[in-house]
This record gives sequence, C-alpha cells and structure tokens, in this order.
Amino acid sequence: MESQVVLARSLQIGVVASRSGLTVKTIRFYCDEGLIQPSSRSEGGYRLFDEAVVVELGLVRTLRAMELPLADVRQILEARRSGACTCRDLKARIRRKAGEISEKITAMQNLEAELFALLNSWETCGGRTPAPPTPVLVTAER
Amino acid sequence: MESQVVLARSLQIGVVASRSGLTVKTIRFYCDEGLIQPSSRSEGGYRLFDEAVVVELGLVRTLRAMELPLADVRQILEARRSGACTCRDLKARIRRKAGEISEKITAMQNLEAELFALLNSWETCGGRTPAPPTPVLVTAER
DNA sequence: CTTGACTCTCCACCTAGGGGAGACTGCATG
DNA sequence: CATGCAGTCTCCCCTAGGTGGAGAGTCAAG
Repeated sequence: MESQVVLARSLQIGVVASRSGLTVKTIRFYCDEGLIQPSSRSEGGYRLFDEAVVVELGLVRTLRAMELPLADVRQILEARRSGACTCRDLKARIRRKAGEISEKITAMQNLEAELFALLNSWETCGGRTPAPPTPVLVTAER
Repeated sequence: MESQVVLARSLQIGVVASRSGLTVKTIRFYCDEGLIQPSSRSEGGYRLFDEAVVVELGLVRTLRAMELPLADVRQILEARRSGACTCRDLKARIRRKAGEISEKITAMQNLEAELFALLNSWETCGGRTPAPPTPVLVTAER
C-alpha cells in the first residue's frame, strides 16, 4: 500500500485535460498565458500538475463561459491563490460582468424573437416563390 | 448643386457606414468577403453603393448579432437576392441557430446564478482583508 | 531494442474585424 | 489656377482565444 512514493501525485497534461474537460492545447495555452502553471516538469520536460489545477480549471471554465477575458480570469485566480482579498475590486468586476450578462440575455431574447419573425417572413415562400416583392425583412436599425 | 445628376444615387462608403451603423472598415471587410458589393466604382476608385445595401447591412447586423458566422450570412444574402428558395435548408439552419440561441440563453442564466453563488462565497471575506495598511493590491503588473 | 502513446516546441492559421501608413480623390475656396 | 482638407484607397500588421500540424523527444511495456 504505502510502498508507492507517489507523494503529491502529479498529473500529466493529458490527464488534466480529460479531467477538466479542456483540450491539451488549451491547457498549454493557459500555461503560456500564466493562468496556471505546472508544479514541475519531468526529467524529459513534461509538464506535471497537481490536482489543484483541475479545480482551478473548473473555475476558469466557468469564468470563460461568461466571457470574462483571460486577463481578468488570471487576476481572479491570483487573488484566489494568495487568499488576498482584493475582493472589493474583484467583486465589483464580477458584478459588473453579471450585469453585462443579464443585458446579454435580454438582448438574446430579443434576437430570438426577431429571429422567429424572420423565419415567419420567410415562411411565405412555403410552396415555391421565385421572386415576389420580397417582404423586406424587419431588420432592426438601432 | 444641380450639376450633379440625380443618377441612381450612389452612396459612398462613409454614408453607407453611418446609415448602417457599421464602420467603414467593416464594410470594406464585408466587400472583401463577398457579402455585399459596390454597384460600381468612381473614376478614382471609390466604392459606390446603392441604397439596397443599407437594407442588406441591416440584415447582416441582425444575423451577426446572433453570431451567425459570416459564411452563413453570405449564403442567406445570396439566397435573398436571387429569390431562390433555398428556404427549406436556410430555414432549417436558422431554426437550428435559434435553438442554439435559446440554449445559450439558459446556459447564461445558469451562469448568472453560478456567478452570484460565487459572489456570495466571496462575501465571506466581507470584513477583514489581509494586509490592511498598505493597499498591497496584488495584480499590480501586466 | 522497438513500438506506440504521449508530450514537447514552434509556427501557421482561424474569425471578425481594428489601427495606422502612405497615397490618391473629390470638392470647395481663395 | 492652386490649395486645402475630408474622404477614400490599398496594404500590412495586430488583437483574443484558441486550433492544427510538423518534427522531435519521452516514457513505459513487450
């Protein structure tokens, strides 16, 4: 049982990839960008990560999914690691981002509606319509 | 004043830009990509558009706003122009896109929730911040 | 030793444009 | 006529957030 000297068991990039749901390429990219870093390298230069980064990458995915730029994600990770509470600032940023997201949601809902209108206008050519006076699409102008 | 012939009034790119709400750069880009094209060029090589493109660009904006890739937008414009009813196909694509959008909307709503959870978890450090005197804001670089 | 899976670095490419250089156009004025 | 100046032209490089491939090296098993 104990014979294994596998102290901090380090994960190769491929394992991290499959556990985090990101691609190997992306993880390398994130390393290059300084979001995460391998805890060490093998003799042969393989990146070795410890389990914590899998968790961090989960957070990264969440933040990226809300389209937070990598620069912001990096800062958040740094703050999280250092335990340093840059909170006021950080929370403000995230809150702002949340605002943007709900804006985006409503924008998308509008778009969705507009889209169905578009579809309906197209419905007219149900049978075969070569080129009647094309019902000029709504096309918002903003 | 009058010396100008009323001829199919063709618009210079800047006018098209301000009418469509896109930038000159973007319109040139769309020309290069074959989404739209100038009806002609002036002696000196200026692109001259007719009014119809302003309408088309409105449609482009709508479609782009739902993140339809330019390639799809191009096809839609072509179909619209030719009156050719690629509809079945086209509508299917748009419908699919609409589906993606509503998926995205719910994903975003989930994200929004997750985000607030994140914020709340951060709330815990509400009172005390390590390193109170010197505002050692980490995140100093970049 | 060899094989095969895995990883490394480096470089190019992608989308949807944006920035800016340097040259030219078009039009109004002096 | 010249001159000025806004508008436009093409060309090339840059961005973010990766993706893809080439060519070489690594690691463990057989």
